[in-house]
Amino acid sequence: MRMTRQRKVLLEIINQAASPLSAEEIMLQAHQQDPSLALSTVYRNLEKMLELGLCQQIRFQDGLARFEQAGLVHHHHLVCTACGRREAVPICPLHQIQQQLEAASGYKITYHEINLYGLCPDCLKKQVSEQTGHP
Amino acid sequence: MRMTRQRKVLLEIINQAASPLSAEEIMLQAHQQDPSLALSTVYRNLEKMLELGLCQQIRFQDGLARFEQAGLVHHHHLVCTACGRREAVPICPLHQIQQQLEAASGYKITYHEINLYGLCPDCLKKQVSEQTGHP
DNA sequence: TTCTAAATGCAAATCACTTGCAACTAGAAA
DNA sequence: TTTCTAGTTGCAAGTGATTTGCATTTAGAA
Repeated sequence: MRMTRQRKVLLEIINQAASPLSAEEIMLQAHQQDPSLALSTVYRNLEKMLELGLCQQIRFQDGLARFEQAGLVHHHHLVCTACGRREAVPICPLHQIQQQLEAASGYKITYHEINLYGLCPDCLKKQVSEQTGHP
Repeated sequence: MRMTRQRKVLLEIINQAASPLSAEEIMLQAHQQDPSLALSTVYRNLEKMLELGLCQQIRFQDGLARFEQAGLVHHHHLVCTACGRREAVPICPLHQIQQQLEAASGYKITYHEINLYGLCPDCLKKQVSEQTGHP
């Protein structure tokens, strides 16, 4: 893979990100360093990085493709349904039962994803104060 | 909800389906009974049915919205990455640790999804026979 | 430095999904 | 039963995300 100016920017953004980013979010961040970087370049590079195992794709309920750095510790995602905040959950309850699932289904399972949805601590607080009237 | 001819057809398809169907798959099946049923009608009704809790939406890696009957036992999905076959998995390892996750994250978790990907028994067999040359 | 395959930016295309609108219809009211 | 009307439909056009074609640029091997 030729290390172009654009690729350096994109790789850095993905590797620094605290949570999965959409192609557009990545482009917006990239524009701070290189305003001419095209959205199609973002998509083409994300595709290549997926092939090379440099990043991973995730989809939450909204159906948007989001991308995060590969090579992180195995984890899953927690999404706040009120503010959209997304964070990693390092706990995985599947490893222990994967063999059991394979035996029961006859599948050879190669990977899995778990997405959890709910209210983050902040939105939870807001919701409570709205109900009681005590901020 | 007015029980139109189209709605009867759509509800029947979703309630009979063995696995989650995309809007287009639903329309194709519906056309066997009513070839004039429009795709926009499918989408509009799926949306209404989601609101009323008559069906559920799921997204796998391809990002397509798929729909299945609501009111089924809590379950997750297993997708064959070779042939696309999708099936329900009635096992859920999350219930036991949901409280633990809530305590660790501070979130109030309302919903979750687990998707497992791998090779189904048939595709597993095919893959083996391709490698050995013995069908 | 030269050369070329790979990569880029731009514009147009595609795909899943949504929306505007005029015509139709379920089902409540007369 | 007929009338009426808000809810629903089909069609066509519109979105928004993602992909593709193409002429131009460029990384990095020779």
